[in-house]
Amino acid sequence: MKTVQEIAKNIQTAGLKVTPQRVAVVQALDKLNHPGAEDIYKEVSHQIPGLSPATVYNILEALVSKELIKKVPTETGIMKYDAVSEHHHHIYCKQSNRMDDYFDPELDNLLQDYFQRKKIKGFEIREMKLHLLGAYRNKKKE
Amino acid sequence: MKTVQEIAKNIQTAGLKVTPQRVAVVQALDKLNHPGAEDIYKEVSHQIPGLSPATVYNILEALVSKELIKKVPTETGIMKYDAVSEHHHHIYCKQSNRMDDYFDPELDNLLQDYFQRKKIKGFEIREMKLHLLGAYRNKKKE
DNA sequence: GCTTCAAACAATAATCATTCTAATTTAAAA
DNA sequence: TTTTAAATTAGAATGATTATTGTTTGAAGC
Repeated sequence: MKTVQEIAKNIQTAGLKVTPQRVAVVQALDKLNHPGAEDIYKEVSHQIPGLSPATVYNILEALVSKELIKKVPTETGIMKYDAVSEHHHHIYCKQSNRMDDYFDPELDNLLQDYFQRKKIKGFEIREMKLHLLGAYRNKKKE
Repeated sequence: MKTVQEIAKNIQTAGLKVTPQRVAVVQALDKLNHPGAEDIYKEVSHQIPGLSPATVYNILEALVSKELIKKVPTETGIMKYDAVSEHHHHIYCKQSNRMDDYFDPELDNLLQDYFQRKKIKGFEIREMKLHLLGAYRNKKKE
């Protein structure tokens, strides 16, 4: 869990002004699991009455463009946001519509090596994202 | 390129009625590269005047539910459709917004083996889709 | 601490892909 | 040919997202 100071620092370092709305949005992102803009709006509205949904979208777009967070397209067409900006993969359960981050350096090496060997003609790979679709065996708590 | 007969057969075998609209939509899917519903509507309207956009959405949904085609969420949030229903991965160029299918049984085996060894606790993998993000080196023609 | 001003925010209208509704038409089984 | 559930159509409705415009504010410089 990031502190307010850390969050403010990150925002500032990215060249953005530190506002209560932005700090609160990052806190919500940190707290919620792959929330949509709507989820974030609901969460942050409590702290910041009078918050505009448009502001949430603006903030998210700003954070994405500065690569502080990631925007993730989903099966439903609604965009979700990911507090983690470092490279990782995703686990996705279609039934529950739940998404989880999946970090795996060993897998990354495997893929790196594989595509070092096996080039794709005319295409330069910049990033490899694996989507693991399936189902949770046991209940998972939020 | 599938024949009308083949397409009709596929539609019928899936338990759907064979209509001119459906055949034309499948033909368009076959011809275009990962089109959106809008693209398909524009293409098919020529052949079938009076076609309704809603019909295109209905047909696509029906084909997806029968697993004759695939629905692919994209970075922009608009859904694209894939004539290929067999398992495969995707190459995606952010600049041109172009998407291509990527078949690689060797990679599939590699991933299968890897996750046979390395289980993810509490999650049962049903499908693994790799997204290769990057850029085309040379112009690619449609 | 005060001024300044570009950046950020709020309110609200607009957009646009997609879904829904209700009436009509049609594929195909009997 | 008749029948009927399924498919199509037109158009309204939805809902996430974006655009617009006026107001407010963070923070840099005095």
